[in-house]
Amino acid sequence: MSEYNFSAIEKKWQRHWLENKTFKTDSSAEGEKFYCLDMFPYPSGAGLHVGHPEGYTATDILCRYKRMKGFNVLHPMGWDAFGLPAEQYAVETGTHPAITTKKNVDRFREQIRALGFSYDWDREVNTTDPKYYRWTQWIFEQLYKKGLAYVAEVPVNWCPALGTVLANEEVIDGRSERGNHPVIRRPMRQWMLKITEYAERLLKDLDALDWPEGIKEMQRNWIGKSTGALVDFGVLTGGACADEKITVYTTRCDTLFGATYMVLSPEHALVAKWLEDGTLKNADEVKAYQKKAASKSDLERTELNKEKTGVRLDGVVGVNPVNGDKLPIFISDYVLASYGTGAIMAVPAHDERDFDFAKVFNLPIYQVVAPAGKANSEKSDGSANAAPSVDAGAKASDNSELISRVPYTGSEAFTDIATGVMVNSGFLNGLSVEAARPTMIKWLEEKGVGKAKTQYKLRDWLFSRQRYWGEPFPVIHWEDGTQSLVDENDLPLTLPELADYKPTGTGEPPLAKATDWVNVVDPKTGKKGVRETNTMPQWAGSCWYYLRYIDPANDKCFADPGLLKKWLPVDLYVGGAEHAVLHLLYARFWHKVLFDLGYVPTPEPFQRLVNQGMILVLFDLGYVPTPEPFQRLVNQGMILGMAYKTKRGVLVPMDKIEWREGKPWGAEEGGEMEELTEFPAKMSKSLKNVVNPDDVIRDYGADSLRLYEMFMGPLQAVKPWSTKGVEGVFRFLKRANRDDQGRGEEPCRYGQEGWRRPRDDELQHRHLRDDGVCERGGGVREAELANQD
RNA sequence: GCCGGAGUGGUGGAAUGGCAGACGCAGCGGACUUAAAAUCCGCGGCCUGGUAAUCAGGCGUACGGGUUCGAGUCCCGUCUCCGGCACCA
Repeated sequence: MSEYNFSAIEKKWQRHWLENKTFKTDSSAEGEKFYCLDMFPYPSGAGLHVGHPEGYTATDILCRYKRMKGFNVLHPMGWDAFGLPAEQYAVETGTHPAITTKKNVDRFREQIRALGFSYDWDREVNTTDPKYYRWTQWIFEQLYKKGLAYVAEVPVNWCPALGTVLANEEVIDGRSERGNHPVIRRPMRQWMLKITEYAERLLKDLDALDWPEGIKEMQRNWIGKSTGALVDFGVLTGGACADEKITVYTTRCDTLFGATYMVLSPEHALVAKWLEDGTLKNADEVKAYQKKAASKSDLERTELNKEKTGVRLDGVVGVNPVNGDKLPIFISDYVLASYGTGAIMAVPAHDERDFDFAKVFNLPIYQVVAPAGKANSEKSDGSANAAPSVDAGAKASDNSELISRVPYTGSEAFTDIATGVMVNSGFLNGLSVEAARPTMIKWLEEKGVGKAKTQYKLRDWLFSRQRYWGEPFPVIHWEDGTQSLVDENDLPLTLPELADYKPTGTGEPPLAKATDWVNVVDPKTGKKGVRETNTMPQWAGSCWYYLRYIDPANDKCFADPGLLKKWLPVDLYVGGAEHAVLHLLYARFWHKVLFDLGYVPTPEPFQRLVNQGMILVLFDLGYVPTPEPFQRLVNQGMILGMAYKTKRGVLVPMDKIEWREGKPWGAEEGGEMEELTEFPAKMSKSLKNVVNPDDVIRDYGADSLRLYEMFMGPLQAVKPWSTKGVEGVFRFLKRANRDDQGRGEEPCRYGQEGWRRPRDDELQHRHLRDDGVCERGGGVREAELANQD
């Protein structure tokens, strides 16, 4: 019988590969090295979904191809197994996260093996294994010793529902990325990593990487470099010159002559000082505003975007260093404490935000930049422009006739820096915006009231979590106020067993309950101390796992330097674009630190990166009562799969649909049959419409699944899942298999008895198949094309 | 608003500047079958004319221009969609 018994074929070979370690990588083997990395999965309780095998299949095909071409291929797999879901599950069910994690890992391993990938299973890593996180802790100690890890009392994103703080990157529109819970700002004691110290290199080194332009651009935006100037403004309190000055950061120092007021962030240190020493006459009003701003979540702050709010500081006045103008000072939450100096000069004529604020508070708006060609005609005094020069500017008081305060009458701020020409700005008049900036900076530096300054949006990385299921910090706080690291030889510092790992709700980590573990006594001096009870975030383990694959069993160091030299950098890294700024930026940061310390031979970890897209799916399971989100999906053009609903918008599961003349018919529960409307749906757990690879493998085999995944379209694109498409591929494999089996006859090779010339239709199929093997598989081919020199 | 990517049949998608629509799905016609399923063969951008079928002509890669012997592909402009960022001074 020539039936395509995929199950027997696949099981046979998978067992063979496993038993013979067919895909074991020998680092000393001949051949040019090729390190091909998949983003390792978080082993969730839901098991693998059809999105996982997509990237894995693409890399797997490439790896097999490379092996056949004689490359020595490193192709490993592992588990990113610390993290919130296992712990949430533990809290809900009382099952220890270690047990849940082991169960999930076992299931994931089994599922991935059933797909027949050519991983070297001897290199499997697990971030929750003490033998692994020993080195995560060790790397943290190197960061600490290099001065890149510190504790700070900082306003953090506190999520009451999760009972932990989150990194800025994990908060989206004021809600937690995981679970979509509200997040508020609250000052807390936290571990921070000085990623800002690497901002410039993280930015610059992007240029040489072979990554999708979009990802690189996202990282550039996240790092957010800007060049501008710090400018010192004088301060008058009660009409007298005060000791203080206000330093502002601006990228538009060319518009300094147009400043009409100043704004401090509500958290600015000077505001607190003035409140304390009684300088402010409207202290109650100011305090009330500070309180309001502090209690606002980020979401509320952004929602209030449209309407600017603020309070004038009564009793203090700023002094513009270029023209001596006295400027009112406000506090407003549109100025962020955490960026620049937390203070700005406001030039409402040439900045949209300042313009909006000035309109609300009825402040003057003066023009200092005009569209090209209009610079002369719009001068209010009609006098010709004197030739501007720095010398003239140096005597600002002498050329005051060139500094006129001309009200700006436009309906919105004029911000065109490409064509703008300076007006009403003394020594800058007639210059382009571009030319005015260095001129102004030079003037500021000569006067000692300012200097050029580069700023980054990137903040230090908030590295601690108030949770149980993560790497403990190898740090002890002693009773005398000192702090020390756990000796490297005593690592790993293992997680204590805990009966109760619920969040405390107060922000104190669950580890504080493990009193035996927390309290330590120095055996030499008898000094008492307590262990750090925060744990590391999930990103820690994934920051360096690609290094451990290279030498996974080493217990002397995280990986042998010689082997690192042989295998780094990763030649191809495939994974979801959702990690564009989180994992990929953090991993690059750690890698650069290790590079600086001489532990890794390359400044960048991942030379080539390909992002797989998302897989959309037919809505074919479950019942969701609200159709609105789906309708929006339609409007957004994500029409790639079909789901079915009645006229009232009630969804009808696929198995309840009757097909009448090619049209879908169904009924609401207890309702009448009617023709249904089809519309698309995105695959998600909450919709209960996730396609399970196990089912696909059971019905069609791993080869069908893999071939279909490659056949759906470009790896990078968002694609629809279609079970019909799998069937098409399955038939194709059946035909191919039957051809090889001699179409219902026993396999028979050329020259053997019984051989006959294949009929034309058989040849056609065979050619078709070979053509398919060579030509198709969009993602692989793209990866491969990118790979051919 | 800013940045990045993409628009090709009913549908998922192919095409170093050189026959647009490979291959799959859905569809239609046929073979096999008592029948159905499965399987196999064939057809298939749109319009017009003709037709059992073959065929002939025209229009076609979001829209408007351009470069070229030749454009889905390159250039300029417009629109739409997707993704990311967004009070960052």
